[in-house]
Amino acid sequence: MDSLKGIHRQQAGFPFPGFPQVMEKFMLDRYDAMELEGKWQKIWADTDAFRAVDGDGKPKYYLLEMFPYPSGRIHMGHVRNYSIGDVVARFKRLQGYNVLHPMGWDAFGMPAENAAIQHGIHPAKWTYENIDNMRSQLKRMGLSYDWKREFATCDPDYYRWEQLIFLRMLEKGLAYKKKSAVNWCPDCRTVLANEQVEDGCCWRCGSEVAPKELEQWFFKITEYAEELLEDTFHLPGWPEPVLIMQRNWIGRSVGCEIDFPVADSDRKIRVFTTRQDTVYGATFMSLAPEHPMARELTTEDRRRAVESFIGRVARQDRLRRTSEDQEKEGVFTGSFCINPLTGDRMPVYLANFVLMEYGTGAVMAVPTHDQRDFEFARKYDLPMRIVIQPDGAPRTTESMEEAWTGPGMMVNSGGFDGVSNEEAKEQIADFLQEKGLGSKAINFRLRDWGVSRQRYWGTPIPVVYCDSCGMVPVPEKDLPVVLPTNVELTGEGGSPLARSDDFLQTKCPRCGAPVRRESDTFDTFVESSWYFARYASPHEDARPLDPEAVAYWMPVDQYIGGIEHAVMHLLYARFFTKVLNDLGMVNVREPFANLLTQGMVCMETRQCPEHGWLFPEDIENGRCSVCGRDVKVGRIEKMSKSKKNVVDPDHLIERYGADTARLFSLFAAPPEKDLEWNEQGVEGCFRFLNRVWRAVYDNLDIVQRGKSPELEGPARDLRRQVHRTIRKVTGDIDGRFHFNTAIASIMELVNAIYSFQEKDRYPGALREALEMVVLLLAPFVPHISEELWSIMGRSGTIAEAGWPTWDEAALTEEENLIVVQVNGKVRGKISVPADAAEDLVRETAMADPNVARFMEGKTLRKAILVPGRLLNLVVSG
RNA sequence: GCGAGAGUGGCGGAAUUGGCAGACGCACUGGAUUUAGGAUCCAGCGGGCAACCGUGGGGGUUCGAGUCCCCCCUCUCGCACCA
Repeated sequence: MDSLKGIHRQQAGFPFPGFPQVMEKFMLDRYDAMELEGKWQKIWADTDAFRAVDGDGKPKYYLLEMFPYPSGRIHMGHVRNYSIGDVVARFKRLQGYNVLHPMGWDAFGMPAENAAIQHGIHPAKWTYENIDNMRSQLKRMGLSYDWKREFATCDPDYYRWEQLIFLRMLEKGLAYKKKSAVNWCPDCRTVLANEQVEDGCCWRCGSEVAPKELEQWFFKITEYAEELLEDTFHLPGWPEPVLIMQRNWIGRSVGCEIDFPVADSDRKIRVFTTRQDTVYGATFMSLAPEHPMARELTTEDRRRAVESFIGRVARQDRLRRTSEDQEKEGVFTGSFCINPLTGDRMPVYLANFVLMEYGTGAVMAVPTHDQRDFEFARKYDLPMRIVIQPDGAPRTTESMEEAWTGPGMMVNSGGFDGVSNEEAKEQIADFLQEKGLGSKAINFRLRDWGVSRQRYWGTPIPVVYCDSCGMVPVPEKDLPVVLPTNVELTGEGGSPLARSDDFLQTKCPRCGAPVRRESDTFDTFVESSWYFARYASPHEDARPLDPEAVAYWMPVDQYIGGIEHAVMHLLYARFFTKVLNDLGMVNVREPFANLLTQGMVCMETRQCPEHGWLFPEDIENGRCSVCGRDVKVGRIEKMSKSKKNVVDPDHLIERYGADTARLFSLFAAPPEKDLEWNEQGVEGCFRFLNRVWRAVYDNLDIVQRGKSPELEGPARDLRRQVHRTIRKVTGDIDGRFHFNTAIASIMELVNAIYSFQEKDRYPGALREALEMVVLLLAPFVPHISEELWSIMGRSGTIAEAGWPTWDEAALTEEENLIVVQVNGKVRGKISVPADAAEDLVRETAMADPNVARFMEGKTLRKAILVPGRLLNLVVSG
């Protein structure tokens, strides 16, 4: 039987699907990934194997991967993301958790609209077809989702509840309208997203983009700024870099607001500063060109210069104005204000680098201690006054070549001279407050979240505008405000909804008069800010969320996705969770207990001198398949269609099967690092699965003979490695996510099985080893594992077997291998009984001939023993 | 410029607490089997003839450093006039 199997294998085991198989009748034991993967996927679907049931007595575990945008096809980034998630989901399930592992679609957004404009397909049709296609791709990967909870954010059943949440936010004052600038293409007469602006010009028609002020909707995320910041210090399960990025984004700074009286007037200019220690050095004032007092303070003789400056800055788009080393420019208004501490007159300038959105839009300029102010003062020949002197070389305004922004002693600062500037910060803040000249203040870099989009394919904002009642929210009973389907999409002439009379015209819910609907839709980040909670009760049809289900499942225990969402998505989701908590809809204030940010999938780029970037399949033996020229290999970069360094998951799965695709994306790198795709590495993983397959098949009859593992001699050694591997794999998966080392240790165990010499004598040990290999592999490569498990004659599924535990007793060793060092260099290795006393270890070590050679003629000074591992003999002389 | 992360064989990577550097895989080399090998199995595989030398470079702490401390270099990512 055994030898016959061997023959079959040689003739039929040629492991390249697609190559002709000569001897079909002997194919029984071949690893046919396609066939067995289809078989098990059907079994899982038929038995509803991954259904999550609320509150079934087991501890809950909510595992979520960031849901995809339905672009049409999955890419390797998805394969990686969902393979990682599926390992954890399956592992936790085997460990006995009640696992929620859902999937859905982030289905609103511009690509659907672009497809409509370019190909005349309706965004809904395009989106739902893409979803169908991607769903079947994901199913072919064997991912353990509860598909019964699937939804798309463009389903009216989803966005109606988003509209309701919006109404509640409106009531609480968390949603409001204000004027704000958008990118406007005057030729297309439409609003452009930041990514549609290329070099300050419209991506479609190339005309210059100008900012345009529109009334827009905002969410008051700034009201939660303090808590969003504070809670970053209470998220131990998040990667530190992500938390730091969020903190920087929120950008809390502590300082003062100070009023500067305008000379010969009763007006005041309020500034925000974090450097109140430098007030005595403030010699002029800089206002943002948009500052409300800018024109008011302009004297008649300065009017023309000021107007032309304001006009020039206004024409610069935001991207350009807030980028690079933009030349610092300004204009004098003709007015002066008074430094409240020195009483000096300070000229008031407008400056292009002062932003209206930050602080008060006015900056007290201290050229000696702020580099921007320094450059500005030099350019316009403005006065300077040093108020902080560092130790050592005292500076003068004449000799300064740049501002001194470091610490030092206060000078020229009245009563504060002689103290350190750090102390002066406190003292001057208190002083200003006492005198009523200013107050301590905290400022955030974070701005309110602008959610208006002048687009069609998004959630309609449920309000109407009535001539007599003003802005009126759509009543709850009239939700959802459904996107109309009969809308013309041309890409020109503003928002498509704004041109759809059918949609726009309705009656005022308050007075019945004809009114216009809001034509803006939400930023698609709004949908992804609460979808994770919706999965707890995806079919709830009376309210956004079923509080009981949410209380059971939330928070997400483990969230997994790309690092590119470190700030925006994750911050908005945290904000929404706090809002929903305040609205009584969810029970937590933070949505994600643990976060794993996975790296990108990268691949070598290749170029043909004639045909440019080449797909991997356009290359034959290092030459371009079209023209035969040598292919130039470029750097390794993130997979992207534009560089053609992509691998199609479908082809990969067709050729090797889902298990191999999953295994490679888990084995090639730890999840948080970038993964370099490499075809030969994939082959290696495929080879390994074949090796596992044969290890089971070639030993089937022995396995069936084995009962419980034998405990002596080689059996004991094999068993020790089996249980070590169980411990290693468990520890590597659980919390550590080091799937690559977990898989490596299983490979080692398989190698040990191959070199195990006494299979016939110890069938029980062999059987245990093979069974454990299969069980430990189950979260990574579920199809082949289920198949082998059933072949080995075990009753029940792997799910019923559960995750294995290791036997401490099996791990113990009678003998320890001790590394012997002399003066820190390895000179020998000895084997001693596990319970050997230090004296015995030392004697044994010094008896080792090589160790003795290095100790000859020397005096032993010290011996350091690390029990069970190492002995270092320190000698001298 | 600021903030974060990373530099280990030909390559991807391992070393969880300061204790045998290079696990595992790829590539490569040799052998076995074979009509054949792009399959499979076995063996080898950091450098050096050696003593020894080796974790980006230079110092330091320690019995012992890839790991801790200081300085420097390179790369990647994020933010970028934030007062």
